[in-house]
Amino acid sequence: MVRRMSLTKKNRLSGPLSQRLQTRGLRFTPQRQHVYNVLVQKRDHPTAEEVFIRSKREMPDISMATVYNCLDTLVECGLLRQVQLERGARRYCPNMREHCHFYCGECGSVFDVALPAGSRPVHRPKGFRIDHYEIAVHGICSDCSARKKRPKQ
Amino acid sequence: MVRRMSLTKKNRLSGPLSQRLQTRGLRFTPQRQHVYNVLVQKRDHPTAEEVFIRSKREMPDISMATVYNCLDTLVECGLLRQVQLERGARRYCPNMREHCHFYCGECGSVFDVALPAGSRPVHRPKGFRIDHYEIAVHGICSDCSARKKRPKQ
DNA sequence: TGGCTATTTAGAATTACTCCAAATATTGAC
DNA sequence: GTCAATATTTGGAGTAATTCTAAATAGCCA
Repeated sequence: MVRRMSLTKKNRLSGPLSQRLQTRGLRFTPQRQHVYNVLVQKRDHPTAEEVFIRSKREMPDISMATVYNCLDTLVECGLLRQVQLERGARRYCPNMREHCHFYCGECGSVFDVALPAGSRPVHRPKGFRIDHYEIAVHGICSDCSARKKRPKQ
Repeated sequence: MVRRMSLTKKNRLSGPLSQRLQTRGLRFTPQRQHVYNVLVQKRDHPTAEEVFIRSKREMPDISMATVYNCLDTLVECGLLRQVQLERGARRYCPNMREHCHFYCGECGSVFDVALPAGSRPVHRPKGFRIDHYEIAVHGICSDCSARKKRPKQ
């Protein structure tokens, strides 16, 4: 009990999550920490379903509803971004730097792509307030591209 | 019967739709023509649901399934673009020139925004094939912006 | 005009959440 | 440390937006 308490305290004080939660009046929970760990360990673009599957490996009793709740909270805390590249499941991205996404229409994988620094991609119409951009590049990734060109030779 | 035939023929030969269909081995149908008309008459960004409602005004027996089918076909023919600005219903855009979309998070309306001519927004990673870009700008439109600032004074 | 086959149609099925209310856990005060 | 207040988790029901299916209908070429 004492050991458990001190571990919890340690978690609360370390890492970006606990501080983000605290400033928003949200509580630290092992589920939130674990879902966040899952996202930063493998920095790809999983759907909620995929996050659920990965989370269950170390925390088998976590529920799908909790995964959705945690992901929402992490987005609210500015630790994750949602990305919607096609209709279908929403994806989550732990890279919070400015960047855009390449979506492979062949295998469905997603890659982060850097934006040319300081570029302002569009003209802002008068009176409009811009919150954020979302740039998606659709195409075929190098692996699929090579595979399609020539299976042999 | 002869009259009907000649009207059909006339439709088949005029407009961009019939030719696009023909080159793809697809058939001309009044439903496809009508759904296309609905999209070009009011050049906004309706959902399938909205297209269904508008289509029914002149063609009350058209079904939702047919609206989905027609929209898919029109996209395939290069006469419409699908746009996915948030999770939820897909939208359809009859503007086939290069442009991007401004999405108002307040009222949900969508505006076409011109891209600076000749701009290449992102660097293409080696071996990747680019099919098309999708640039969405999220923010608040001028009407909502003005309304929020000061209801009075 | 006929026949082959694409298209339309209503309704069932599916996907990806979103909502709900009861059980449980966290946190600040003592 | 213990308690009370309330945030969070959980399983399951509910919902929105398609997507699928199979029978009826309609284009189109010979």
